[in-house]
Amino acid sequence: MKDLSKYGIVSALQAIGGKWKPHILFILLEKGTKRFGELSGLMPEITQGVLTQQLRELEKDGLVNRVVYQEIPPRVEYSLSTHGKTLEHILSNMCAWVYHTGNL
Amino acid sequence: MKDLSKYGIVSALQAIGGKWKPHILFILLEKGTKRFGELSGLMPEITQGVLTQQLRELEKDGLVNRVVYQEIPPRVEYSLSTHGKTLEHILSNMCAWVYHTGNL
DNA sequence: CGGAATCCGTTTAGATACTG
DNA sequence: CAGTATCTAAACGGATTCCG
Repeated sequence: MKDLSKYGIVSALQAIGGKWKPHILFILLEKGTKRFGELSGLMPEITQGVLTQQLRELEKDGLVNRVVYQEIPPRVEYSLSTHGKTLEHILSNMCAWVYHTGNL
Repeated sequence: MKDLSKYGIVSALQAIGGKWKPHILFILLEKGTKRFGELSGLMPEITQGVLTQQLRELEKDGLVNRVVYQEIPPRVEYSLSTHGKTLEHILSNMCAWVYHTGNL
């Protein structure tokens, strides 16, 4: 546990710390590639506008891949990038922690 | 990895997910009990107002203990609660992840 | 003096409606 | 279907003020 902690954890949170980002990442980790509508259905609490925005930020940070198929109807698929997959431990730990605490 | 993940991670984020909360928790974990001024000095990026607010929320969620000494000058000490200490793995993993990615 | 409350501007998130 | 547009509400940031 080094003293990069000071800024390390800050910058980690900038990538992960959007209000819904861990949830999005967790779903992509658990269930693999998903299209926009599926994600939206799996997280009905998030409005489309916010979902779009959070996905774009995750894409910008290199954690998710976004693939657009130029079809009618349109199709856009999201998946974890290699980099995003390195978050697996963190995400499952967070999940385990909640389970342990019992606050649902 | 169970399907409580759906809401589990959401509620975890409500407790941990304030913009500065992981940073605060990490410092308290690493360095033990700290008074307000020390925390403020260790995190100069956070304004006092926001720091106060985040600490109060952490207290409300049972993750930190807040002890007020009725003295002149006043003294307020913060420390991780037992519950807060269960976050250790998550926090150090987050730190390790940033180190691994190299994005500072 | 340390810790925090207040006022106010900016940034981020939520709700709803609408379009290529 | 997968967004954008718009508007409102909540969270954050900066400075100042307050109180024991």
